[in-house]
Amino acid sequence: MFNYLVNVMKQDEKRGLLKQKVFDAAFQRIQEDGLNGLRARDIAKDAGCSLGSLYNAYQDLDDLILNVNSRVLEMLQEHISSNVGKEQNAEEALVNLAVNYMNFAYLHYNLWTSLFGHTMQDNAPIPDWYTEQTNATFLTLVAPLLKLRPELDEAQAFILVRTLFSAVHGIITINLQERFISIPKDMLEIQLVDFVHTYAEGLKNKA
Amino acid sequence: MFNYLVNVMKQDEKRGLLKQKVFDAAFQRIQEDGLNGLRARDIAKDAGCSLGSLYNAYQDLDDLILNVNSRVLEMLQEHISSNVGKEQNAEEALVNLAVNYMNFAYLHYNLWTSLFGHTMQDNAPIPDWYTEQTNATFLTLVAPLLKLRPELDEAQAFILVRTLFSAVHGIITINLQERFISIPKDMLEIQLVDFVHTYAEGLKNKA
DNA sequence: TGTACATCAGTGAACGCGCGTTCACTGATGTAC
DNA sequence: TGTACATCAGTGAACGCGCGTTCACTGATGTAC
Repeated sequence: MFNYLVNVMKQDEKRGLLKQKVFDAAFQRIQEDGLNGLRARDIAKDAGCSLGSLYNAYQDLDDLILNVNSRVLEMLQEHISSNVGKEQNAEEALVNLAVNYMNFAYLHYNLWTSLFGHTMQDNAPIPDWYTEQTNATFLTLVAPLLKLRPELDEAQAFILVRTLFSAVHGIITINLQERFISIPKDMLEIQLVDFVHTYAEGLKNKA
Repeated sequence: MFNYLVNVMKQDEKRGLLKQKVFDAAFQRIQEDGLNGLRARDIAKDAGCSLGSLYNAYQDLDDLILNVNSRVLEMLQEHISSNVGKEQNAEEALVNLAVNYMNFAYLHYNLWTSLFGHTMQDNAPIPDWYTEQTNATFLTLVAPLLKLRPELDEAQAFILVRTLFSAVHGIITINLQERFISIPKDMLEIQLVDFVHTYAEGLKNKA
């Protein structure tokens, strides 16, 4: 009985180890080649296991990708809130968040686009745990805006933040996509800082 | 000799007719199923010709898609400038452009995303004529901004418009993608109008 | 300790499907005389 | 007008490739006695 338990532990550990190796391989592939460059066979090769084992560790590629994206969301959340303190001036906080967001996009371009470029196959629904995590990440941004416009309730602030960060996201995406004319990073940063300041000023004047 | 010429005309006409039918079929498919739902076999079927004929009319699918997108760009340009007169107040003009843009996105969602979702296969370069057309379309937007900030030169205005419309685009895209929480169209319009006003006010104060 | 047996992670060849593109062939149309 | 011939748009079966997922099998590991 005791032996039995030890054995179970070992099996679980092994399973966990495999999951980890597969995860790491997928993460790195996405980081280097982008979501579109992700192939089950490559992951298996990098993880040093067989193609079949991949499906022991994860249900399918969607499952694996969601797990990677979940990690990326964590990284993003950590990255954007660094050097944004609670004691900070609200407008400066919003500017910093935007600039941090931009830096993350430049630093981890493929990981970042993976967040926005992944769609479930066969129109399968996105699992709740993932949606909840994205919403939670997003809520990080609401606090500074509430400070800027204290008279708003949380729902109103939520919508306003949504607008502001959709805008910031758009500015960065369009530039990085290089579909239209793109400008260098330092110029984009100036534009972005300017943009958030301008908008925040406008918000304050309306308050 | 005369007969020969007549004959050539007829052949050209036929060729033109085929091109037109293929184009229409592709356009409609993209409109209904989106770019991702586009299949060479479906286009041929809808156009009432064989699969091979499709490749008589267009070099490949990329060529065909670019032609459809080119038409969509024309539609977009026409749509966003409707009810935007030269005599108009500059701020109102920017607001109208943004709202028109939003309406186009809602009205022709699949066509609209086709503009942003298409990538050439094998990393082939986008042909110059297409890039030039997108730039030309974009230049439509610069005039109102120059009116708002007459002291800017065209290059500066260009960059500012780029920022503003990337922002507008982002706000609309994120909402339509339904990846995060989305709001209904009328609410989005309010947000958008508010957004452009707020930003334009900020710009004027800086001038 | 030893033996027969059970379990189950691990394997990779094969399945199944999708789909853009090609190419050898056909037949309608026009040409030459 | 008639006949032999040339042209070329049109055809669709077949090619070729990619790739996610499965599944019958293997072999290592653990269990029972």
